[in-house]
Amino acid sequence: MEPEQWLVVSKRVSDSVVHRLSLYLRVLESWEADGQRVVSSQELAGGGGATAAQVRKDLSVFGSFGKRGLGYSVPELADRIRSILGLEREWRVALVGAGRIGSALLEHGGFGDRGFSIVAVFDVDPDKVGRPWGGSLVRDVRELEEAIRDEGVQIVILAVPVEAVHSVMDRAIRAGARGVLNFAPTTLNVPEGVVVRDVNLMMELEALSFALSRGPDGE
Amino acid sequence: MEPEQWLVVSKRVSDSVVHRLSLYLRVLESWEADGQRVVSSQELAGGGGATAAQVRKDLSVFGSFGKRGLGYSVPELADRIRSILGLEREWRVALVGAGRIGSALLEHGGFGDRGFSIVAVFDVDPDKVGRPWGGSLVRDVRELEEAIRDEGVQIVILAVPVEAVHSVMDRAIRAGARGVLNFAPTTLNVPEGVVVRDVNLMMELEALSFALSRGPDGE
DNA sequence: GGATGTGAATGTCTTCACAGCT
DNA sequence: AGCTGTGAAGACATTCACATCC
Repeated sequence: MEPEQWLVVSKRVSDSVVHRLSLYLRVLESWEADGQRVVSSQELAGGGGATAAQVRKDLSVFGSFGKRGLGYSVPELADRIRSILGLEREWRVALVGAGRIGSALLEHGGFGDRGFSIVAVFDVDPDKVGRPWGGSLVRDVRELEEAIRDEGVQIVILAVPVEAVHSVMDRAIRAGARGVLNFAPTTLNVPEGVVVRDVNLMMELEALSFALSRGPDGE
Repeated sequence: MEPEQWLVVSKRVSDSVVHRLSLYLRVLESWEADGQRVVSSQELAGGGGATAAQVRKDLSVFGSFGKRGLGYSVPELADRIRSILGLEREWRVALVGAGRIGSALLEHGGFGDRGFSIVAVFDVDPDKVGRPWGGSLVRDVRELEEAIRDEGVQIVILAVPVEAVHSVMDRAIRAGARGVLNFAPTTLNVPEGVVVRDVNLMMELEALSFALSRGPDGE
């Protein structure tokens, strides 16, 4: 037999798979809290909107975590998914724009639990600068680069007006940020190696509008 | 030639297509404001993150709106897309949970412009009930069914704690709502004919975490 | 027996490439 | 010539079904 070689081609993982992993994790954590020890792909699928086969295929991308005939260990699988999603490390996050979106994030809560630490908050408004905000103080956005570097920020949340968002993002990236959560209703162009996720509430409402327009009595 | 019959099978339209239509509309509106009269699929594609062929395929699902050799009329195409998305009518929206998420929505603004009127706001907190909120008064959530019926609400925005969300939604649906924008981190089960969109910020951050973990220096 | 893990089949979405108008 | 509209090809994602192991 010949010696083999592996070139780990780390196959591309689709957004859908990642999205569902998050869902599975949420289900697992609620079952974990209920003291459930074991779960089947069938049961996992019920929680989110997936099928049993899909659960198994999704997980098989990353390895085989179950026992045939038995199912998956709840705590073990939860750990595995957390590890896959990169939730075992701390992510250092900066929020730019200390308006209501930022407050809503805080209210939503559960950030620290998942390893996302908001280590800096910025605003342009002199009235807001210097005020306390979730354990730290609001900084002037002019200090953005410096603070991102000093605090080792990897992810920036952009909750600024659409006119400002691109320049703020560019500055954040130059200072070292590699992940962007964008709330402004515009498409951002980013260099290689930077990841953007958009949250656009108007587009969600438009999707509802579309679906309702063609519904039973719509058309 | 024989007489023909059509059975309009209104083919299923994928979420991706609807999502991109929203993007195209956004691009078109900015070009419209700039006084641009005509646009090519190539140019439209540039604005969002699509290809020219994709733009054409997306539009072809609904008809053919361009002129060969020329391109698309900016105002006409914008109108067509607005019509496809159902944005020419008024949508009556209720917000349940007068917390910071709701305020963030207001701040985000531009609701009325797109035909979404927030006609009722609810909360459980007696301190909030009765207070002014964006032009109306916060109502007690116990009045939910009555108000949804009276106001002809079609869409509810659920910004309530995860424990409460399912029962609130069920009540809203029984009272006649058919679209749901859910901010609670849980998967909702809805009857036939009701449409749900989930907004889950933690899952967006998890997607960033995943992508960054396998990036250039990650793995 | 029971549930996983996975090739194969099916279904859906995207890209290609070119005929057909302007 | 230029750009749309669209079948056909290709890439990708989901579902099926069954061998495999506990």
